[in-house]
Amino acid sequence: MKLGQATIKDIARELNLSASTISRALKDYPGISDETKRRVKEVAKNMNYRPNAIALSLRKSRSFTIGVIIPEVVHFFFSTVISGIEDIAQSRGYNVILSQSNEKLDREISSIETMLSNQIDGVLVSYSKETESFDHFTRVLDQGFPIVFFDRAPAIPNAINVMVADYQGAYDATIHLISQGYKNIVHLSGPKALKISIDREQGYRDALEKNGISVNPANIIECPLGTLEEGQRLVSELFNSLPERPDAFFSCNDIGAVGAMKACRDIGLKIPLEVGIVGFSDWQFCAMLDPQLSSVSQPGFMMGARATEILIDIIEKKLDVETMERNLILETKLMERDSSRRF
Amino acid sequence: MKLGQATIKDIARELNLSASTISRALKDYPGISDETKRRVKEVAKNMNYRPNAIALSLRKSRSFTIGVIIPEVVHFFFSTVISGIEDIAQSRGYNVILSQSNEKLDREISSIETMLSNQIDGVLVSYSKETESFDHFTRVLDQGFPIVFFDRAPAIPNAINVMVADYQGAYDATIHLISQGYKNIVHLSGPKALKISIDREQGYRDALEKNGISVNPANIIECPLGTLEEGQRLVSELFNSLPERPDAFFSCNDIGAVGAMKACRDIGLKIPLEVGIVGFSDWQFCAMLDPQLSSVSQPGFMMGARATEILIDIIEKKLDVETMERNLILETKLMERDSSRRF
DNA sequence: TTGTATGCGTTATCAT
DNA sequence: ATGATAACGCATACAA
Repeated sequence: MKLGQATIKDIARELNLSASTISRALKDYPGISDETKRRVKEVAKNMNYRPNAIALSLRKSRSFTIGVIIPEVVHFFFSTVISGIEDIAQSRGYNVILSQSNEKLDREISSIETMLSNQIDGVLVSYSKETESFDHFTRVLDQGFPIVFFDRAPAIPNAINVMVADYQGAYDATIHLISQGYKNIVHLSGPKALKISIDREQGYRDALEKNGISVNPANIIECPLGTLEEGQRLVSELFNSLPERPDAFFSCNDIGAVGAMKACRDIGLKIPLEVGIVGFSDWQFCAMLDPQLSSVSQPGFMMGARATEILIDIIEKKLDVETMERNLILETKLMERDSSRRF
Repeated sequence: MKLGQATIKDIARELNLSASTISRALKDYPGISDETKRRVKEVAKNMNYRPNAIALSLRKSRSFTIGVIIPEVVHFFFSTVISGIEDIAQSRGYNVILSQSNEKLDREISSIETMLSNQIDGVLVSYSKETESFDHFTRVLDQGFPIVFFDRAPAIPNAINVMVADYQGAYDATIHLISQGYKNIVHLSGPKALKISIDREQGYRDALEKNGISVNPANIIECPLGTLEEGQRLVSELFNSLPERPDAFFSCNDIGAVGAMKACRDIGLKIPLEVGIVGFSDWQFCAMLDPQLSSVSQPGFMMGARATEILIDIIEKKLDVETMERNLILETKLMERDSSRRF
């Protein structure tokens, strides 16, 4: 019993053949006698031979591994995306190497460095909230290294992005609130550093204006943290400060919506009768709340899957980076539930 | 501008030195003149040199990569574990390669095969619900390959497991319900194939018996799916069929607890006044529900972190597999919230 | 202080 | 039909 894995050489020694013959026999190359193939495969099996992917990578300068850099794993939406990534990668014979930035720029940078060191074939990135300069990405992009961004699209010309229709989703949500007769709709917005926050806010604005409602700046509340407590606190403060009491909230995320829900309940407002609430992302728990929370559903799995398909197609040159469509926008779907349905 | 990455040879050529000198200079070996070191590092930087981790792996037969095989990524508890894994791995200089089995045995088997091919240094496993034979694990364990199991501990002698105190958590939850004066406590149990289900059920049983309450087999309802709908349906049926109406539910997972909550509400029962409910896992949404759901909190991040530390310690021979403690059990914590607090 | 040779596991190329 | 050799990028034992 030798320690470590059996190699081609071990098989060669066992059968008094050369390593090249073993290699060829194992891959059913023509010009190897059937008898030899049979014997080689038999011995390989007995020795529990397993090809060394590292050696292969070195030789081919290809690792069949893609990297994923993501802000957080413990996040319903992102974990869904990862699932989609992993699914496609696995079915196309690629490994997935995962790194979370925890929303930190320096971890993002060191992650991409390690991954490049590890000769990954391409990388999927959703950058951190701290990231404002994209040099660490352009540098590697300029070397012709494949990167596909998802969810958060950077300000890089020619970057390849897979996003959800944040604008449209926010627009739909706001229109829905208007159509339910809510008059004074507040938007809980996200960190301004993220394009998704800006797009969602714009969808909200346009929906109001399209309906002849002028946008009141005091009705847009930025929630940089995105926590429940923050949402609850900000909405409570709003109730005390705003002259005209809001009768609806469109939050850029579900957690904030729950915060708003609690704040409303704290002062005895009935949902959806007196206040309407809509979130964004359609996290699992939306349907568990009472009343069930309306939310804009984002196709996370699909996003991961499509981004991965695109990345691998680029790696395998089935897609031409020069001529391809560089922005893929996936549709959202408004899940109308009890928290915003009066009729 | 050459395509591909600069290598040690490129630097050597540039400086008219040998590759070995470059290698040594970059690693600050003694016996290289400071001047040479300086020049080498300068050129390395200019050429954007990045060591090829694949070549290193091949040479050292070590990849500094650990594999993670997990049933599902889109799962609050598991995603928390992954986060802990990733955190420690990153801080100790290891990559994480991720594969989800989707609770399928064949994917689990093929995942471990690919990972071994990729020369990972060790693997963290939470096996699938389908897995009943553990041959695919014992085979590699017997070769001396490091595996640490987490959450779901297999029936393998000498396996190294990191688990939560399922028995104790369930026991605590049940005692809590009893102490709140609930008399007829039903247990929604999990798939019998998982040890965690059995342990939780046993905790429930023992808590009752310790308090002189005999266990009514009709009060233990198996929920193999673990979905909200399943929980809701089974509890509704229970209300119609059981002679004596249950006044409390201890569910082996939070989703089932929400199902029970809905079923109670459907027939107008007040929580916690008329019915008490406790879940297991303390998912994020527990605190968002109304009433807030009591639940047994599992230290997911800690589990991932500890399992990874143990694995890496084994890999780096800081722990001796022969003599080490093979079972690490992490404590749970009962989060008492409104759904079960009458006093 | 630096260079040469060798090998990690595999395969493509060029023999035989 | 099979074998010998070189190469992928790097580190190290041994030479000089």
